[in-house]
Order: sequence, then structure tokens, then C-alpha cells
Amino acid sequence: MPRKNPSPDKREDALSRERIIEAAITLLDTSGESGLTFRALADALATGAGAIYWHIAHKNDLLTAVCDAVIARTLQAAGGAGAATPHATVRAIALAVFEAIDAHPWVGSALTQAPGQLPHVRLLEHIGQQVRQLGVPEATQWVVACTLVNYMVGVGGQNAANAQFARQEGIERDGFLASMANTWLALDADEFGFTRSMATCLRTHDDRADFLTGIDLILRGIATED
Amino acid sequence: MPRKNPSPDKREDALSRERIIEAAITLLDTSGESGLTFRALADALATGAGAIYWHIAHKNDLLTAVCDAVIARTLQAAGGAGAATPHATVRAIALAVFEAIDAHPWVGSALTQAPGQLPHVRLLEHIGQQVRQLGVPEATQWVVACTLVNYMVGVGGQNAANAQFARQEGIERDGFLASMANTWLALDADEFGFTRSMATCLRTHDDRADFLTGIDLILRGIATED
DNA sequence: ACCTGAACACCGTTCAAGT
DNA sequence: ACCTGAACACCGTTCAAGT
Repeated sequence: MPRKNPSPDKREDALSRERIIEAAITLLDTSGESGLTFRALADALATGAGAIYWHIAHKNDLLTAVCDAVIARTLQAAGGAGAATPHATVRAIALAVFEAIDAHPWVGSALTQAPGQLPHVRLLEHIGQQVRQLGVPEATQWVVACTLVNYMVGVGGQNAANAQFARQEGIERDGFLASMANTWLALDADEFGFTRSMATCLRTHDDRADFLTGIDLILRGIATED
Repeated sequence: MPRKNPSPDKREDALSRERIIEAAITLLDTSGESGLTFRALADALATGAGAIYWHIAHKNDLLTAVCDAVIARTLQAAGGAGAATPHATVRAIALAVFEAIDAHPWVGSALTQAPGQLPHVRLLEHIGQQVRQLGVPEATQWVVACTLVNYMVGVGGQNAANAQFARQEGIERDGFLASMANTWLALDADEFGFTRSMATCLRTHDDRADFLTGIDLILRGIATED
């Protein structure tokens, strides 16, 4: 009777792309972006470092695959909801992606570094279908869908960077924002008047709400188009 | 009479933060993101690798500083224009940043990896001032300015990633897009209907124009707000 | 105060050799 | 066909030692 514990003791199944991707996900979630190493991954899989190269071309390939696995699941889960209007569906998709990046910050940076690859294509497809539903004329569907996707990925990347910075600094989000707000307040009053006046907003803002407001802004811009 | 050639022969001035930053910029422009190495940088400055650490805390510090130098110059040059309307000024700033990233792709990824740092603050300030001019109510200035900045940085990061990918693949932009378009056309017809129909757009689109259309969408969303 | 350069503790990737 | 693990060619960073 084979043991069911897949811990780093000994391998029971053969290696496979899927097994590697799953191990990479848990490794990334556990030790962060810098924790994903071919050596550490090989350890977790109870194999040699070079073995991975039989299934994965190079580290970027792995990163994209791992990102795609999360995005695919996220979109699948979000698609099931079936919101009332295209507008609401776009919002639901955007929020789901935001939550996924919040839970796995490394997805944000992977997404930023692999434009046009499969994870991106999935986003474009899901968003694009709703853009069609919105009645956007065919000639502008491309640019509208791209704007939404670019915005989503852009914010996601920023949040990922924030999370990674806070992690390696060992700081909580609140402390991180508070110290940044202080830095802003110490800026030159003439040159950085606007930024200084936004220091409180920085400290008290809600990432999620702001992100969705941005989505709404773009959607409203679309609706006004003629 | 001292020689005026600052080539990698021998150093004449003392090292300084500015000299290091300038050398890093030319190195990045010449050899790309992966070309910026403390060893290569030390060579270019005719010094030892460790000397740089007297002036720069760590590589991320250098990257942010180098990014900020470009952004500061870009915004200064763009600010001089003095466009007629706030809308036009936002467009001008956005375009200037786009061009800067196009000329120095590494600025795009540096920008993505340093949220809240000085380069970001500069963008926020310049955009925010125009958001005020647009008459956006105080309560929503924060989220509006952030949306614009996030979008700009997001698109910039994507373009940087594209440029870097094309560089290391040794491919031109056109060939890169053409092969990606073919990949899209080979996707499953049911699952990726929208994406397939956009393959031609991918191949023929204009990055700059699409980017500005996105800015316009957001600005129009703001105008419609009430 | 500032610089030098060897040394340390890592990386991704390759590849002969095994099964 | 698939795996092993040592070896290669790098990294960022540190630090005793120099000036």
C-alpha cells in the first residue's frame, strides 16, 4: 500500500510537467518569488536539478506555465458566476484576477513579464467577449479590450511589487504605507504639492475599491463613446 | 591638459552617484537589462566591483535611481510644452513617458518594480496637477490620478517586456507580432473565438495610438462622472 | 573617506553518465 | 525515455586591506 504523503521524502510517481508546476506553486506561495530555484524545486520533488529540464525548457517557461495555471483556474471560477450585465461580468473578472494576485503576488509579476503569452490570451479572451456583449463596435473592440487588460495587469504588477517589497522588508502593509506616507509628507512643498496632499489617501485607501473604480472609469469612457 | 575622453581607459574624476548612474544608463541602453552587472559597471567606470557599494546601497537602489533620472528628464521636457487644456497636457505627459520607455525599455520594468518610489511620485505629481485642473472633486482626485498612473506604468511595463523578449530572441517587432498572431490563429476556435478574431489587429496595431486611446477612455470616464 | 579585488554564497543551465 | 548530480559560467554582496 503506497504512502499518500507527497512530502519531500521520496518520489512515488514519475516526474511530469503538472507535478513540477504544482510544486512550483507551493514553493512560490511558501517562500516567495526569490524562493523558486531549480535546486529548491528539485529538493521538493526529490530529484536532481537537471531532471526538471526534461519537462521544462527554462525558468521563464516555468514561470509562465505556473502563472497560467493560476489564471486559468481563476477565470474558470469567475466565469461560473454568470453576472447579470456585461459590465458586472467585467467587474467580476477583474476582481477575481485582483484577488488571485493578492493571494499569489508572484502571479502579478509573472503576468507583467509574459505579454502575449497564454495567461494574457486568457484574460483578453474573457474580457473581449464581454466587450462584444457591451456592443462596442468591431473597429474598437481591440483597443478597448487591450486597455482593460493592460490596466488589470498593470495594477496587478504594482500590487505584486508592493507585496514583495513588504515581504522582504518584513513589514506589514499598514506600516509600509504609513512610512511611505511620511516620505511623501517630507517632500518639497512647491514641487510636490499634489503628492503631499494625497499622503492621507495613500495611508487610508482601499486597493480593491480603487482598482474597481479604475475599471468603472474605463467602462464609462466606453459607454460615452460615439 | 586632461583628456576629455571618459571611455573605459582610466578614471579621471572621483566616483560619484551621478557618474555611476550615467554609466549604468549607457550600459543598459547598450546591453539591455541583463547587461547591467556590478562587474560590467565597474569595468566601464574603471574601478572595482565593490567600489560602487560606497555610493549605492544595492542593485535595486541603482535601478530605481537610474529610472528616476530618465523619468525626471522626461517630465521636465514634457512640462515645458505647456499644452492648451489639462486633457491635452495629460496626453502629452503620457506620450512622453511612452516614448521614454520605447527608447529605454528597461525604464518600463524598473518602473513596475518600484511602486511608490520617486519615479512614481513624479508621475503622480504631474498627472495629479492636471487632474486638479480638470476640476475633478477632491474626494476622487486620488483614485483618478492613480488610475491614470497605473495604466501608464502598466502599458509601459508590457512594452518593456515585449522589447526585451524581442531583443533576446533577436527578432524584429514585426516578426515578433506576426509569429504571435499565428499562434493566436492556431488556438481552439470555440474557446478562443475573440482572440482569434483579433489576430489581424495584433499584427497591424499601433502601440502608441492604442496607448493614447486608453488614456482618452479614462479621461472620458472622468468627464462623465457626476 | 574612498577605493581595490579576492572571496563567499549563491544562481540557471548543461551534459556525460547512468537506468 | 527519463533521471542524476557534478561542473560551468556566471551573479550580488561583503570585507580585509590598502591609499
